[in-house]
Amino acid sequence: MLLDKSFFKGRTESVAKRLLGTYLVHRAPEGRTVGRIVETEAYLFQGDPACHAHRGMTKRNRSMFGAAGTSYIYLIYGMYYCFNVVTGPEGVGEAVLIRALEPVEGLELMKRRRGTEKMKNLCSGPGKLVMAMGMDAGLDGAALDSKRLCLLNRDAYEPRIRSARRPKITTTTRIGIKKGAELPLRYYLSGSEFVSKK
DNA sequence: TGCCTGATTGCCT
DNA sequence: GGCAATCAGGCAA
Repeated sequence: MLLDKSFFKGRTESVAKRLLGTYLVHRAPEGRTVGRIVETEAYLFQGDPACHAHRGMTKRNRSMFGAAGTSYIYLIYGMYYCFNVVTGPEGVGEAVLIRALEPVEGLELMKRRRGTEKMKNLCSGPGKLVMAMGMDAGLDGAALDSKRLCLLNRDAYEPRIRSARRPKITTTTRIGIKKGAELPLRYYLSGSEFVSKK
């Protein structure tokens, strides 16, 4: 089942936790890849100096101010891309960074794109997962409910009985930032082998 | 205009 | 553990 627009409403911290266990699907000419989201970070408009929207809208972060449920993809360190799910009302720059996926479908394609055979090294980081999924800057601002790129709820791959259960979530501080580093806005599925860092 | 930094990764010692 | 790759944005001059 495609995630409903209402899924992305509410506090960004809540959406970040709610996204854990859902499935990201990307269809490229070479094939389809699917990953289960196991790690996220929230970036807030107010009181969060690490947030790209903190100093207002620029050409780069423009899509962060778009409608909830669209993508924000940007270039980091001149060579990697990070994928975010936009949250909050339109005009308010908040988003959830997707930091790690558990590979589910298209594993051979992911291995080829990443140049490794190691399952745990395919999507265990924000730059890695974008590479493994074959995503790029062309998807910046795209709605997350298209044939090309979408999010599915847990029923898509897990028995209803399992998905009814709330997953156990660990909360920590965010990774790789200096400003706002003390805020507890990183979330991951407790015990997952596929997170970027424990 | 020029310099510094960064929501990263992988290679090197 | 250190650090280079590589570029857009922020900020000082």
